[in-house]
Amino acid sequence: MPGQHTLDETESQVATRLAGMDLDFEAMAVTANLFRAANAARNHMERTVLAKSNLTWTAFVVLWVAWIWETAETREIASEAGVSKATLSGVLTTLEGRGFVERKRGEKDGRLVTVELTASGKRLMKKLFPEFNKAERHVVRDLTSAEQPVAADILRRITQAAN
Amino acid sequence: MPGQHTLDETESQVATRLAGMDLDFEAMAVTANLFRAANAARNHMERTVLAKSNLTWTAFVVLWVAWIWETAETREIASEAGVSKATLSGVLTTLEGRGFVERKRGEKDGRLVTVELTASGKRLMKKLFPEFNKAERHVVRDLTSAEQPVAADILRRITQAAN
DNA sequence: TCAAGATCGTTCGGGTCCGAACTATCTGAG
DNA sequence: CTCAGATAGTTCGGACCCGAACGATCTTGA
Repeated sequence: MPGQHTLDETESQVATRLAGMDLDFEAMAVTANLFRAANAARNHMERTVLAKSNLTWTAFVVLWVAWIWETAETREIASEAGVSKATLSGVLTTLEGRGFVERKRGEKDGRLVTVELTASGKRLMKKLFPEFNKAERHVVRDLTSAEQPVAADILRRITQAAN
Repeated sequence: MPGQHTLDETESQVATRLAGMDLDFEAMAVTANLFRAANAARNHMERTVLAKSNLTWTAFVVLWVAWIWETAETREIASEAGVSKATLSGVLTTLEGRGFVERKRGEKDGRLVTVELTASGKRLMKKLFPEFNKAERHVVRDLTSAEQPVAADILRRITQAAN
């Protein structure tokens, strides 16, 4: 495979190229691998689980949040899904068009919009989520059962530090 | 802050809502926090470092790869940056328009295109990368120096398992 | 030698993605 | 009671994002 670098080659090239600069290479390695891992995992999920239902990653996450919370307000979903409210607005329009969710204007507070899965949306998640979880299990399969809680904890602390 | 859930509330709601289903909750916690952490870190970098140079995340990563490898082929950059070649093509057009990179058609192999930073692109990276690294240090500041290599290693193994 | 196949980067269509500006609604200090 | 400010969701413009289709180029096996 010409033109492909292994992870080791890349990290060694980084070390050489940036030698002498006053940098925190440990921190660099953590974040670089954080983005690589998230990206690889996301691509894996999209290909193996989401593609067959013609769902994008974000659309699935939005469905997931609404599913977990039974009914959720727009700003909650945006925050949990990690997208802006502008993005969510478009995604919800797509999902509403496909009949997976319903928007309802808040009765008490006329500014709010709550989102609820339709019967079709619930059926989809009930079928899809176990498959998604299998893929989750797949990407962490090389971590021992002792390492997994450690990993989750470390990632939680990174999340907090970045906010 | 009405309508905001803490991380704990979310994880507990997940446990309640999905109780009884045959799922791997440990794996779920790892991947959920993986995406949360990557997202939070990325948003933090974009706001604190990239926004002032009017650079998107992907544009910065592309510049970074080309910078590290001095000169790189398109497919390498796409692979390292974690985007499709279709996406990269557009990003390169943007970066070329702003004068940060140059495309050169391969001389030996006429199908290839190599990418090189212009003087302006190199200046930008030389200024920006140390600031970026400070932000990297910031997001891992709650990890001990013993934990950081552990985190990098765990993330590397997740990356490998997802490929 | 020379076509069949592989490989490369671009283009295209449709779906995110975001900040800023906007409309609608609610709140509260006076 | 009122209207200035806060807050919610949508719209808009421009950039990213991908799979599929495409044209150009290289490779290779009969």
